[in-house]
Amino acid sequence: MPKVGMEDLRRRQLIAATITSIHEQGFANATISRISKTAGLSGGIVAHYFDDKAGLLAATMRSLAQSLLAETRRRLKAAETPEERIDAVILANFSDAQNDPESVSAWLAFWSEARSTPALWRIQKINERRLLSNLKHAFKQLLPEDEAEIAAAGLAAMIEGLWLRCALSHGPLTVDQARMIARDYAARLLHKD
Amino acid sequence: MPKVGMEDLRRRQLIAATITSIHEQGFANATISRISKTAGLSGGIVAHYFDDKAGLLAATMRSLAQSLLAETRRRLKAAETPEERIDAVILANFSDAQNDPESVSAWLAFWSEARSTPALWRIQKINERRLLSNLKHAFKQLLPEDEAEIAAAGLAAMIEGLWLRCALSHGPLTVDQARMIARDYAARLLHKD
DNA sequence: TTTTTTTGATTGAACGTTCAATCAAAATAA
DNA sequence: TTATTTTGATTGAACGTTCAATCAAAAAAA
Repeated sequence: MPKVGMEDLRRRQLIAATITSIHEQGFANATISRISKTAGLSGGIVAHYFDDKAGLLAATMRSLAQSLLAETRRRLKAAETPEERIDAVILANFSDAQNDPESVSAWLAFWSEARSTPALWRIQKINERRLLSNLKHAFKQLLPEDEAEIAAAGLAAMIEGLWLRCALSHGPLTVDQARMIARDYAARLLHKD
Repeated sequence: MPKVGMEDLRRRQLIAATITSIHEQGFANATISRISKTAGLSGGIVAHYFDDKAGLLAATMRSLAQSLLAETRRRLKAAETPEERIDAVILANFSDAQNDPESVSAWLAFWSEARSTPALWRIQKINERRLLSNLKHAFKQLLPEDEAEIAAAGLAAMIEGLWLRCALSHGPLTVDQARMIARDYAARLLHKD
């Protein structure tokens, strides 16, 4: 038999190389040949582990989503009050792991690509729903139903907008500032009017 | 002598067809042949009016930015107080012209593409700076300097985040709601703490 | 006519996919 | 243990497709 445990390793390598390639050369230039060269492997290996390029891209997006989900779960587990749950969602979205420049570039590319690729669209929808549902649930314990809906939508948009700015700003906006702005908005949402 | 006024007409047709193609088939599938067919013209025409595909894409992004700029200027002109100026920026960004699904799809694609295409990156940076500077200027007349900086960055992120949600949500979030959320956030930013 | 616009065919490069061949490690048997 | 068999891992090249760019020639206007 061949070396055991190769599959997990190779899949991880290729997914990492995909993210790096998208970040460094753009989505359009992230070809199989460049991705596999970045991973130090041959082009043919992609078909072996992911069937085709579409499979590799979907796996990469799923991996990004999975990482965000894991971070969110970890922080939600430690939260006890609704306020803490809201803060946990914010901090998960702006944790260092989710906000390295490579991941943010890849997220942006997938957001764009998902609009015309059903397989990616599904991943995007699941992710979006999860973020919104986490926030809604917490806000509903602190605000009237209709206000809570709006607060959740607003904070979700704020989080993604700050991600976008981090991806598109090259400097001006740091993750620290983004985190602070999101927390400040959440606090304002909970103030009495 | 040539037909008069052809250049403007053709450029507009091709730019419109580019936006439509990106929306309907995705950025990767927006090929010269498909774009020109959508415009009812032949493929060779692109080289005649835009040199090459990159020129057409840059012109399309510039056209989108120009439209947003014009809308913003129009509304800022009518604003008299700083509060009205902030509201004018919000309403300009969520006017019907800026928020038809085709334009939002195209914006998203260009945001992603700009990261690895210097010509598009420049357009993006100019746009970003203009939004931020409009907001900063108004907030500085209403808040202390450091708070104003943060308020402007926050509202700018909120606006782009809401755009993103409109592009990625297919339904749940309407432009009306987005406008309301942005205005509500601006109001909260101006409340005394 | 002269000039510009417009077409549609052509070209060469780059892409994703496929696959036969090779290789290394594990399993098996003695 | 040692020798043999089995299996999946991996490569690199060939294939057909698609694309952007180019260009010669046709069409249209002045």
